[in-house]
Amino acid sequence: MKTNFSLSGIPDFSSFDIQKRDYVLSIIKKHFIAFGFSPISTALIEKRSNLFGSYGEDGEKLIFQILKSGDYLSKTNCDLKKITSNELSENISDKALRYDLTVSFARFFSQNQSDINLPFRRYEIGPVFRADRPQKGRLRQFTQCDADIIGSKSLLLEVDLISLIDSVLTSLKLNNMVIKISNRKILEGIFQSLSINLNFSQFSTTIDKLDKIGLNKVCDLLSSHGLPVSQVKLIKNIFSFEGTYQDKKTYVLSNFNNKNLKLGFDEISFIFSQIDALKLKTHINLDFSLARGLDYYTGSIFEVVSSDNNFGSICGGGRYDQLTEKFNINNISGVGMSFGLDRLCILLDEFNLFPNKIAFSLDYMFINFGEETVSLSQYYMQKLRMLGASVEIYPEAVKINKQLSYANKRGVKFVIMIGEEEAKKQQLSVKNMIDGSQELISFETLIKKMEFGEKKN
RNA sequence: GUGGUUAUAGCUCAGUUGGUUAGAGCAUCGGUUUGUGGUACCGAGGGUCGUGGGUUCGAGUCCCAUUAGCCACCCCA
Repeated sequence: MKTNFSLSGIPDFSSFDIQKRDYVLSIIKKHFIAFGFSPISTALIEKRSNLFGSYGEDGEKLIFQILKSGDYLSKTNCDLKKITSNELSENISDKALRYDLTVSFARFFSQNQSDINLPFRRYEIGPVFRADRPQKGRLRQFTQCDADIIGSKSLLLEVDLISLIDSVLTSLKLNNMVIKISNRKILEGIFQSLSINLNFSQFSTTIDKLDKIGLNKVCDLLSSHGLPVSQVKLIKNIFSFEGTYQDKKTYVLSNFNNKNLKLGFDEISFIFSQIDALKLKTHINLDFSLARGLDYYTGSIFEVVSSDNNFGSICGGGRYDQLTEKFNINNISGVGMSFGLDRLCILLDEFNLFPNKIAFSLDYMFINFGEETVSLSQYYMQKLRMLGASVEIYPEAVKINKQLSYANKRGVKFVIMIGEEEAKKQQLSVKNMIDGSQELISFETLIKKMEFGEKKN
């Protein structure tokens, strides 16, 4: 009996869920529009080759691939026993479910370049897919809300995005959030000055573990990969450095002489000086340990986490300089961010931040008294619907207490009864389901009351 | 992909060292009430205990396998 017919991590949504999601979406969209972003919509399925090579090794493992139709295996020459799964999938798959909205946007841009006026601000909200193992706050299908600006290197855009994040979070009443900011160039600069047997991507994921396993263990990991003792000490000092931003900056720069590093700090300095003037409500934190796994980021990176919840970030983003090169367009820089709708909803639920009025309800329900009077009810129902009310009639002439009990659970505001007596008198019995009061009135009186009620709201 | 953990009614869970016919609450349906919901009371239906095998006179309980869920890691929204 205990068969699970659904796929875990691929969610269904009840009407209650949908209303909560719509609430969050309406706020996000409102701010996206206020910041000048226009909506686009891109395909859920991409060419496999568009996706591979953009996310890094770990990312690629999480791409859902779609088999070619037909018996493609027989058309390849591969020996199944000698080939890796990866090599096989290249041969029998040519499509994949999109992994994020950013790569699709880059493709969209390359195909519609002539119609696009740079710098271009677009937003897109839609599902993306990752072949991950699901757990709390982690789904295989989830909804991202992206806002990206493409075609300008100005750091004012970073500032704008941070300000956008702040206004969405503030609107949702999410306090206790931290926007973490860093710059790939800083971590890259530090990396370039070290002598260690790791590539940059491995180095940054090691550093990224800092808040989970602690500084000492990170340093142990680094020295196990050949980092000399003197440099381990330096790393330790940088990441445990307490002090103002200026102090941090001069400390790091005095220890490393590196072009990239300076550039990264210049960018961060500019962004922070501009943000100061905006007086944002959300806490903003410069965090060198923020690495982010996606390979395509080249400059600023940011991430939003809840300070008292640890199921991962609810928003992430950064600047990418080479993303459109895959689609034959060079020298286009973009910067963007993405909210995770599903995770936002979990947070709002946990902090009880959804407005109370979210509840599925109905304005009027007609009691069904059988063939004699049901057509009269139908007639009035139609009229009420034309006036904009949500109305239904109970489809079967069952006992009245069953019908009322249904109306009660359904959240009906008023129940209307037209039986023999009402039909004779040409009036309706209207029962208020909240206070239980009931009155016998004409349809005209009902409409007047209805208009009055709407004005009051 | 790696590790841990759980699986009993539609849902949430009891079920003793292995021992009669596997229980409760909620939900559903019926009744008290065939023109009056929420509350109350009474009653009913619903389970081959995830699946397959084993140990035993006897398995929901012990062992093995398998599947699925959950959690953590990796990584991410």
